[in-house]
Amino acid sequence: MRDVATAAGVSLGTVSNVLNAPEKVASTTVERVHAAIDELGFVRNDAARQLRAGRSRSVGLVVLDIGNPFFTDIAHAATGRAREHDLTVLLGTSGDDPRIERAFIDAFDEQRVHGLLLSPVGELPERLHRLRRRGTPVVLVDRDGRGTPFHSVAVDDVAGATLAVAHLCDVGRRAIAFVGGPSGLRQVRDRRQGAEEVVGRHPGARLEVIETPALSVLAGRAVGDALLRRPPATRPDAVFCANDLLAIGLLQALTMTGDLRVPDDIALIGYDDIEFASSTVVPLSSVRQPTGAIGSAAVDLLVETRADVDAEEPTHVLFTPELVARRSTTG
Amino acid sequence: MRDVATAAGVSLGTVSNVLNAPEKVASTTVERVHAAIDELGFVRNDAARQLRAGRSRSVGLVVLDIGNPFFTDIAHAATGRAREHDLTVLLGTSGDDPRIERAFIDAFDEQRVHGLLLSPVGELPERLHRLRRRGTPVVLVDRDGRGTPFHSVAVDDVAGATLAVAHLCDVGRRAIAFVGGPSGLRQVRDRRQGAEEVVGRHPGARLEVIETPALSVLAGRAVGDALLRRPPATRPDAVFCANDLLAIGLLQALTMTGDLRVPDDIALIGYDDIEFASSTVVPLSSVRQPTGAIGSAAVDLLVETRADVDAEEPTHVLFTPELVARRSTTG
DNA sequence: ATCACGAATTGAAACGTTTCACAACGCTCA
DNA sequence: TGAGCGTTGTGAAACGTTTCAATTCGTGAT
Repeated sequence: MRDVATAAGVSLGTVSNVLNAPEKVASTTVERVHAAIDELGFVRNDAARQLRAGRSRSVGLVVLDIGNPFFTDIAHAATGRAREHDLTVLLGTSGDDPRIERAFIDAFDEQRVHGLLLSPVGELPERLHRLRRRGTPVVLVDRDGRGTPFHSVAVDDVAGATLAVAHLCDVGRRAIAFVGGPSGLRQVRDRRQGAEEVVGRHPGARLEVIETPALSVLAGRAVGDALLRRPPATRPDAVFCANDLLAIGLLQALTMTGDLRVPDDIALIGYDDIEFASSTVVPLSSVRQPTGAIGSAAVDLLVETRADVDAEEPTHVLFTPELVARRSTTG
Repeated sequence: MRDVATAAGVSLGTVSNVLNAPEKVASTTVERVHAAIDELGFVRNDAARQLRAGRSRSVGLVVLDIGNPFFTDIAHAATGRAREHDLTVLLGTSGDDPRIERAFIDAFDEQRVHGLLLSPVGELPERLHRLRRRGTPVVLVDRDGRGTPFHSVAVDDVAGATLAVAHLCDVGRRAIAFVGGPSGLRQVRDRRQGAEEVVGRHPGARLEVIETPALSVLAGRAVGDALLRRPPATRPDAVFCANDLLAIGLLQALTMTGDLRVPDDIALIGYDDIEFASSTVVPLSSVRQPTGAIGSAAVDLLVETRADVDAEEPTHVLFTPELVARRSTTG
């Protein structure tokens, strides 16, 4: 910057003003400085800016698995919203490993990030509290933060399941099966709970729970094969799967033989509305999570958090998912 | 850091030494300083370190689309390899937009990144040369860099297609169809070229080219439907799809009616080996790109680039993909 | 008792910005 | 003529590290 100042025949402070508050500088000077910048190929040093500013213009985002479209979409939306605030999103994947999660938190702390968005692996690590105490806003993503001092943005899985099963009832089904597992996963438990609530409210409706070892296509196919072997009278007339992969596997098993038609004999609905859901042989109904809204809301929460740090009660945003009805339930 | 020094009763320089070269400091002192650090909750300021060091410990990675598993895998591998060098990967998605690409390059430049990994949208922007001239190593990813002053890591799509079609010939097929498009895409052209080369070498083999408007499941299904309507004698006995999505659509169309069996009547092979390829009704043969190796190699190239900057001839790494034979070709 | 030496520690400069109190200048107005 | 004002521009301090030459100290050799 000093070189630019010399080349333009002005002082260092003026160059800084041209960069940060050009309206305070005479237009002829501005031009001269810009000319010098171009000629010298000057590029600001962000480290020095940050050092001076005390915090960076970046926000850290640590997700469980960047390969998961759910998080990819959140990251994408967060990046866009951050850009509106002239912030950059730094992305980290913990891959379900608490040590990697901690390493990222530490790294972001050292970088004095503007704020931290975290989809936590398990227990909230102590360093998170330290961050907050030092004035860095923290927002939990995809985790209900009630009971913690942190803001949070999450999705109501119980409500999502309610939507799905109510839809099955609406199209006249009563013998409903819930397929999902392992039940150690919160998502699986919540979605099952939502299903149970709806069935409880519908006189004549019954819920059968089929637990799977994983949320995968293959697990779904196994369930489908099992259903095919059962006497027709004992089969459900609708299946709600805890995610789309299961539903796809089920659909494969059912359509492969052609003995059972979807949705005529069995209606099928999944969860997550992955991209592939609309491209299956029978387009799959599903429940879509508002990933974009989650990412944007998280960034907003972060930006709105003023220096009031402790004064402030944390805000908890809980989104409700959206039903996407396709042929697998509506015919 | 000054506070830590005071608390531990040592000088500022000693604290720095404890952090960066503990072997040069008496062990009792080291302990005392660490105690002070813990007590005060001291966290290094990365901006100051970078300012002093002149460059950051981050490398920038700009990909076309982080939602694409190909790039997700590359990013993942690059992150891991970078960690071995005590570097952090900053991820950006250009989304095929040259302006966003430029914005990321500028941002990374301001951050004085250690190096830049770029999967370029189109023409290489001028700022890329500026970066290199100032000593920041640049590595092109998924783009052959011959003819440019930049290192590059890419995959040989022609060779991949060769593998696929040679495999089809090996299992006895001769009437082969290539399905892919639009042919404006380099990948599509290269894969078609590879197919043509193999067929040209195989006496008796013939290649039919079926152009599609997109590389999607739906486009594949349309091709499948068209094949079903053709008189059996005129149908190919093997299809090589330019990517897995096309192959999945084709498979859906063929298996839905049950008139044509895969692989008995038509063998089918895709490209990319996406996760879903192994979970289709008939597991899909495919060509796997060594995404992990690409990410690692790119980081290695970056790290190995010494200050020799201009002296150095750029290195070009070209990986050969790998055949993944599943039931859709082998029965 | 002196010296040389290595190990441990110190102190200050430097990195490249931003910020802010202040100076310089040209006006207008009394 | 000079006071007062607004507009431009200046210069130095400060941000928190790392680095390196210089200093101190204890030890063994002479």
